[in-house]
Amino acid sequence: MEYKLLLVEDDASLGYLLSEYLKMKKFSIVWVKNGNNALKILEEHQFDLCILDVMMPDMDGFNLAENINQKNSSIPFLFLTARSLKIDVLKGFSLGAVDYIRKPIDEEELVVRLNNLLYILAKKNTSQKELYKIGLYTYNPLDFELCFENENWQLTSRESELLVYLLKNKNHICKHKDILTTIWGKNDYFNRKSLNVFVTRLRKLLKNDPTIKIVNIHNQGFKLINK
Amino acid sequence: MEYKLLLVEDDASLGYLLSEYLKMKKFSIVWVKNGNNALKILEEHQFDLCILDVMMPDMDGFNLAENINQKNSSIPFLFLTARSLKIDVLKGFSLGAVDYIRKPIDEEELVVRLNNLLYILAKKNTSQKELYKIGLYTYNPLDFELCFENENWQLTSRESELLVYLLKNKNHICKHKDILTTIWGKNDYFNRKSLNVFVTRLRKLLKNDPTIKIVNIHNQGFKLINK
DNA sequence: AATATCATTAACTTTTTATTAATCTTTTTT
DNA sequence: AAAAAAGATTAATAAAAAGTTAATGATATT
Repeated sequence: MEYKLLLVEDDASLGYLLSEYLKMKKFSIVWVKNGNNALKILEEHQFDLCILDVMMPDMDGFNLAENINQKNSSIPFLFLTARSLKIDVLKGFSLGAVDYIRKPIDEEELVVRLNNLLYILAKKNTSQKELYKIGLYTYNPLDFELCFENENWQLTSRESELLVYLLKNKNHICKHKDILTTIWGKNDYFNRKSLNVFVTRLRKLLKNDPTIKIVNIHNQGFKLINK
Repeated sequence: MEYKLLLVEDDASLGYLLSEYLKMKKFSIVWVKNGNNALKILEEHQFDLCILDVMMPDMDGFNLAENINQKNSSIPFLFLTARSLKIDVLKGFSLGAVDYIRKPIDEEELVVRLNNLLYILAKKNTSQKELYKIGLYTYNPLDFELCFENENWQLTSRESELLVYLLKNKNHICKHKDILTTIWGKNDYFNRKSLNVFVTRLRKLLKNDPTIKIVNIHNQGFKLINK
């Protein structure tokens, strides 16, 4: 998914550099050069985050933030500015900024911080669910729940660990040694026997979809196949 | 509401200063001096955020973060460290940190940043004041009243807390640890026994509708099922 | 002070589950 | 092709976890 950003920056060269760099990093970005244009475009378009410069002629960044708040818009914004005094930082946050980033900042670090903030902000709204799909089955590793059409099995923790390991390496070989050391903690004769028992169980659970197979590669390990 | 923080900082004087200052600022704070103690206390108590130093003997902050992630815990953490190199910042975020704060930092700014992050992270825990519906039952969390057709039971506060917790996570696993740390405040042997007693009671209360089940997931927790 | 309420602790039973064992099948090596 | 090794399957076992009912002790109410 592509995040949509609004960059408000009066400085032409910095604005250009930043917007080009962020485009390169797969953000969708609109760059405007003053507060009024920002307010106008916020009326018309939806953004995930606004990046506000503080020092701008006419309407400065703090002022713009106040205007955004008054419009009762829920768009998150942050300040990206050379104004690095503590009093400015405090003012920025008190206006409801989600971050206050001091210039100059390494572009790579900026991208990481932006992605992090956007991730945090998104998580707040949608309770993320991690689901694996395998053939006609789905597996929910948080609830240990394996589903096939209307049926529903509650797996145990070991079953779950092994299934997740195989799913993560779908269509690739999982060596005995690697499975045993990561899940069982120890690669020995008895744990290997145990692994066999669990493989049998998973095969039984997955047998409703004949396109799914857990195959053994002699002396190497197992492979969960579903192409 | 008071936020609960876990501070992991090996430096005695800095740890003391920070924890005292944050207490003064109305945070509830637990300070531990190494990663192992942090992991131990995270098993038993619930926190809103962890503040991790990076440079610590034995287990460093990055290492600790990896351990937290492996425990599949959803506790947010940030790094507060003198390690200010870009590579460290990127590593910090890649481990899932919600922020990376460089020392030294003005305490006032730190508090503002903490409050901001906690605000962003706070799930809209819209404390439901309406009725919960579960199968043929309704539950009114304000006056602790559980209804089934004409019948009516008055729950106790613990019963209510547990039922509400399960209802909020209907059809999803509620881990022992999470139930105990949020409702009982501590995850230990005796409280776990207590939890069992209350689960039995709720099952008895809900038995009139056979489509409702509180199932145990061995070694994981409980799940209130009603699909 | 006596009573009532309720969470916790205790004592005991039942269930769950990873492992080990036993037995059979397949694959590889000689 | 026979022997050996590896894997598959089903069943048995033992330890840990969960369930249940009752007793206890703390707190609030009358």
